[in-house]
Amino acid sequence: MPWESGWYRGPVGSSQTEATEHARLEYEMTKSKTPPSSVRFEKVDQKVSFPTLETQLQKKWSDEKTFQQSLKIREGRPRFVFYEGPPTANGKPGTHHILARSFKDLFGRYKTMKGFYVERKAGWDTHGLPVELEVEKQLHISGKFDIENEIGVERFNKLCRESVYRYVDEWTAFSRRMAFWLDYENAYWTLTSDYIQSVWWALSEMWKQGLVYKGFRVAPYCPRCATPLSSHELAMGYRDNVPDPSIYVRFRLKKDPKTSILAWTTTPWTLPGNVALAVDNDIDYVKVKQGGEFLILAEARTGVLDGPFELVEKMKGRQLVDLEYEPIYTYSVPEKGHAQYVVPADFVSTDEGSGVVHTSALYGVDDLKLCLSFGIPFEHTVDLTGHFFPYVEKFAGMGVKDANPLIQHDLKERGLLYKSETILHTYPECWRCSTSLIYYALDSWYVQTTKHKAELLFNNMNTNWVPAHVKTGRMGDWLENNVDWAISRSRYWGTPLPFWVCEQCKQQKCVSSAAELGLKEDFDLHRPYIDEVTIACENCGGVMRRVPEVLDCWFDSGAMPFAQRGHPRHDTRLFEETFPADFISEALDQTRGWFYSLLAISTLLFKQNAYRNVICLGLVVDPKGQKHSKSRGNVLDPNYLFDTFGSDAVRWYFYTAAPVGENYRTSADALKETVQQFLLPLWNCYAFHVNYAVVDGFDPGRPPIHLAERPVLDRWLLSRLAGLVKTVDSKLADYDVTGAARPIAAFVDDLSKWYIRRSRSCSRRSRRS
RNA sequence: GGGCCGCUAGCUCAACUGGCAGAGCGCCGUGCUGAUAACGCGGAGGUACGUGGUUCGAGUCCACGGCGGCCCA
Repeated sequence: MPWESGWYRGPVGSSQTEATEHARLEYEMTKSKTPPSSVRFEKVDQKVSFPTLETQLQKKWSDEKTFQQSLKIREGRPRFVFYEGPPTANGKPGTHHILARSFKDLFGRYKTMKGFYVERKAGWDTHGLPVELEVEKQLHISGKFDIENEIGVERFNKLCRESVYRYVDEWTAFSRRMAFWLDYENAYWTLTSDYIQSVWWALSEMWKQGLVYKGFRVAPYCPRCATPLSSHELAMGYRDNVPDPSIYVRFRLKKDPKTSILAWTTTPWTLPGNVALAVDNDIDYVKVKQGGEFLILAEARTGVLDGPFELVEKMKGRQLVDLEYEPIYTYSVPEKGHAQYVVPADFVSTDEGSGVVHTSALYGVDDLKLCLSFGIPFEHTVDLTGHFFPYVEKFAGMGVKDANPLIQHDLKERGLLYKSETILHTYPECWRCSTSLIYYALDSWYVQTTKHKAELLFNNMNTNWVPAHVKTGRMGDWLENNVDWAISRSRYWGTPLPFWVCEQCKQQKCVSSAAELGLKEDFDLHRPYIDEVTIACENCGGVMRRVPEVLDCWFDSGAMPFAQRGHPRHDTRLFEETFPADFISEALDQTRGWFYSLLAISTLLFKQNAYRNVICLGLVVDPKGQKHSKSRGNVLDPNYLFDTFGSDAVRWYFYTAAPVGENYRTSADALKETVQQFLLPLWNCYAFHVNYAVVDGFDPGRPPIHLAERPVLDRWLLSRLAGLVKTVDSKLADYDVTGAARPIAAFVDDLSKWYIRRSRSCSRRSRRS
């Protein structure tokens, strides 16, 4: 039978086919079903503590290996493939982590009940900056210098590894307490050699396709720590009212030295790196006469001019494009290539400055993008410690901030400085050392995802998003604006980039396994050990050394469909059986994270998305709609909720409280209501039932009483139940959790307030008679 | 600055394709106590964020604006 041998690959969104498949399965299951052994009911106390009940039940699950058994008896059945998005093994789990894990668990159990074999492999994201920062904090150190010189990379990475193991233990306990059935014994860890080599393989496949290249990436950079900052770190250190120079500089036209374009900057130190001036095509510009000179600037910005002026000419920005000007410095342009002329850009505004933006390719995100798009050549004028290179003769060796006044002085002497002021603005500083950050282009390795943008969009369109608007909205929009993936990080604790470069001939090579390097299987592939491994250049026989960077850990987690199997070195069959996933679920902040990295890697390597159905959840927020944060003091401790209300209450709350995709305004009161309105009535229905089941010696294995012989109240309830089962099943098949859960709550209400209430008197009567 | 989502009773949320604005909690009154952290009955509580438009008819569709959240720049 086809559904026994293969693994199920239904067309996406075709619930009809899936339903047929379900029907077949149910039939199969029924055939093998043995009559239930006689169940003995035991009286339960109406006074119940759900937390206590849960921990007892969880012990039973653990003793009887219930989860493992549920898998074992379905071995060989069609798979329903679930991928666990690995939580970063760093920091304690919070209430918001219960949300996605509740949804993941729900579908694992549902599909298992439908007869599928639902393997649920746990996973841990173990690399990355958060882990490093945690260790830095532990050691009371900060930044590259400390790591490399005080602690040493070897010891530092060892501590990162230990930190990760500690947190994983905590996460496992948490997940078990919330009753998330997951295979913790066979979890995948992104730090193992098998995993790393799978990731290397993925990179080498992209390398073969010519998609990996080295370029520049402009990032906020601390010249003292010699390290770029992530956006997360950036947010930690903005300071208000930072004074900075605000200067207007004359750029004299080549064809007419009496006429200057007036450009504005707040970073004079970037002027030696000037390669272009940017204007907006559609903004109005004017040429004005002032004294003996002519100046060009935006019409809306003539207010910045000192003293009276005479309007000479009006023009659009596009008329200025291509005008060449006399370089104010000549250090930044290589001999070949065309630079130092006016280009159009879409980021120019007339809110401040002169409406003309001085552009230095390597010290601004927009600048670099602009120069690359026009093919303008450039060269660094500032080194990694924030000092000018020797060939920037006038300012050689000077720190950039110290050079600011000297550059202004130099321009003034040469008659190029039109005006100089000081402004106060909000400016980022290093959260470690309070040094003012600079924007600086660093070497960075990229994967050219833009080459496959159309396929990314196509594969996304063929994915079932819940809620549906995410597909074309948040995710589709993000993909439309796709830029190449900057995959390298100048850090320590991560998958080392498997790129080796020849010292002599600069030949590059991407390695795809440890064996290729002549390393044994037990070799630790992390830094610093891997940094020592050199290979002979096939081109010139020289020595090839690894590039120093590690990999963006989003790449790690995005590689999990095959890396969790050690593909292609191990278990290629298992990988093929479990790709792509039928279902994944995370919160909506993963659009740029895991949802994207899975899609991008799978599209590049396998021409399809790694998941067919995805539930994209909202965030857990406080009753005011504010995100939980330590500083606000509105964090809900998950253990408090578990101990007070139980994990069922929390999970049920998430299934019913808000439509999928919306935020959850969560509070202890809301959970109390869940217990009172749903769990307690349900429990008491059960207690009521057991009460009489014991007295009557009720045996569910006994043939049921025929429907026609039942009282009308029974028939009503059974009808309600049949309708409920149908609704819940079809809603869950559509991944509509709220639509499935709310009718259950309504049913329990009917069961308790109508059926049992009306039946009480009957039960009592029948006992008496 | 851009994208997406949301805004309905004090709170949390409903209302199939446009067709008489609802539930639970809370509040007030009242009844019951072999119904549980109860339950029954009655009640108060609404400028549907604002403005304009489409329509016989708009909470629902369109435009502009406001507020909140997330993401990007």
